[in-house]
Amino acid sequence: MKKKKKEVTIYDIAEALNVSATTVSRALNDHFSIGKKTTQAVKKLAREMGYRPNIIASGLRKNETNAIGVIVSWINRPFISSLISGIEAVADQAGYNVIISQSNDSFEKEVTKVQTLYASRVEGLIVSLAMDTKSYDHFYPYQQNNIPIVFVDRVSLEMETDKVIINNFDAAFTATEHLIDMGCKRIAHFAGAQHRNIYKERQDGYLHALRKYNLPVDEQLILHSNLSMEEGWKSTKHLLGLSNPPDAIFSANDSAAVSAIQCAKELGIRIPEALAVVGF
Amino acid sequence: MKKKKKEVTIYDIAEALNVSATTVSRALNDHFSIGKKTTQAVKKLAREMGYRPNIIASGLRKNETNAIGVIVSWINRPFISSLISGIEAVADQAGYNVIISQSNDSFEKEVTKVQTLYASRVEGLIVSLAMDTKSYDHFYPYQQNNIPIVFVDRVSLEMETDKVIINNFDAAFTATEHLIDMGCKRIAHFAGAQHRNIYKERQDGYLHALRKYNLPVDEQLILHSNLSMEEGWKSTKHLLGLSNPPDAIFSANDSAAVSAIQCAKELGIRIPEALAVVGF
DNA sequence: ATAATTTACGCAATCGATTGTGTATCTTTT
DNA sequence: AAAAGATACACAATCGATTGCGTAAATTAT
Repeated sequence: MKKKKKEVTIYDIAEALNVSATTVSRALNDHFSIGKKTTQAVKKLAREMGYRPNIIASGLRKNETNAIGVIVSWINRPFISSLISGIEAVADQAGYNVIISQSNDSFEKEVTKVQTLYASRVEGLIVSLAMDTKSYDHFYPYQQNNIPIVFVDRVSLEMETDKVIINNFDAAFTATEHLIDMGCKRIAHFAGAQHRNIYKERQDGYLHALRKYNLPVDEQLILHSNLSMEEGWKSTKHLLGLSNPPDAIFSANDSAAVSAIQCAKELGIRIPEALAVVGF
Repeated sequence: MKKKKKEVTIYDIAEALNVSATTVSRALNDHFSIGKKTTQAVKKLAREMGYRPNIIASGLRKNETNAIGVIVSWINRPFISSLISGIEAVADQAGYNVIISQSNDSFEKEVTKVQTLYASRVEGLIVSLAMDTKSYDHFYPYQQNNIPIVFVDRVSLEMETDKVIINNFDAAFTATEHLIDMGCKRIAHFAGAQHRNIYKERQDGYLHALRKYNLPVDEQLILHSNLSMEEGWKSTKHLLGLSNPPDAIFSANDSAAVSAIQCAKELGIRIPEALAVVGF
């Protein structure tokens, strides 16, 4: 019966080599005060004995975890997974582990995850906020402890932290402008929650394009929702049922745009001839 | 100037309450031997002082990390990201953190990542092997230490571990059968590395379907590659240039299938009339 | 050859929480 | 009321590595 074979520690190595644990520790870390041959011997034996440093003990002493936390709404979204992919690559190079967690776009879950990662003592946090997050108290402990937070994409404009964002305004403006160039006159907009910066900026870009080209802004054509597939479908159906339906839709995200296309096709509307659709 | 404000420890709480650290520790963990009121007092003060348990210290003593590692080729792939999403959800519920890392489909990177996670003392490992992994020595330390490994999707048939796989054979058979039902007679196959179980099984399913319906197996139509977009494109071009081109392609993955469609379209081939394409 | 350095290591405390063992105070039993 | 059992808590060792400080031995300088 194999019991838990004790793991090799620096003490085991020290004993076998008749030196102190201090020496072993220093040798393994290439400390200058340890002789060349001693260092060699220690490393060699360590390898032979299958030693693996206990980073828990080390972490306790040095007070570090080498871990950073990432909180996103959903991992399985093209944009997000690419983001995480990039984060992992960079973090790995810097010697950090990446702990991921998802908020499922729920504020409550976000709070819990933020706390969990705090308890896990991550040394940094990367966050894309949940759709309905409006309060930021859960980040307070991080600030108190000087743990850096970086917001990505869906950021908090109120908090003073680093942020990674794209120019939503310009991009939305360009997209809308494109539709106008194509000859569209009545362009609808699937808008998201306006307290979330990216959706506000996208709507602003949309509005700015309409104004620049002297197109009337029809409130009827601006539909606010959570931009889910379902909502996109319903919104599309609603728009196409109007007496004066739009000839284009600029959606603040892709999901809603996709379902708009599906819905339109089902209704026999030709795309993009009768209805042009652009998703952010 | 704000220096690193020392964090609150159980000793601080103990001192403030005139009890021992033992009592504080036990109170926080609802140990039965601690009086009701003492427990209450400890918890209350802990909250007020902004105490957060040092899981590093705890982990050292209890020899646990509450972390599991996940190694995949690329995170930003639909299937993989959904997989990770699921893993995170389950792990979180069980109180585990998920550390992700990607091998970029490189054997060398996989080895490094496996070692890194081992050093990080993950308590379990979930792996989807790199495309060219044929040796499994890097997993040896895990086995020595009884650290469970679970292979997903791209598994090692040689190792005795838990595995999560789908029935590639049946699925491939069904897909091919479908093409046959549609009237296709010359069905090509974009095959992957045959030492990777999933690709072997998919090819076997394909072959089995051909045989069942008495279609000839034309080696010319079975193209082995890494199934990248580029390879898919090249393979398609090659096939369509044959004197006797196929009327369908069953690709062992989606990427190659997508590029096949793009390539065909560019060449003016109608899909699916002239060329039906199915991607796994 | 003796003093002044340098080299190579060891001692012991420390990081914060956990836990086996011991003990004073209380309660219950007879 | 004395013996026996609970109750509530403290002591001190432990987990494994790190590090400031101290020192014997080896080397160089005078």
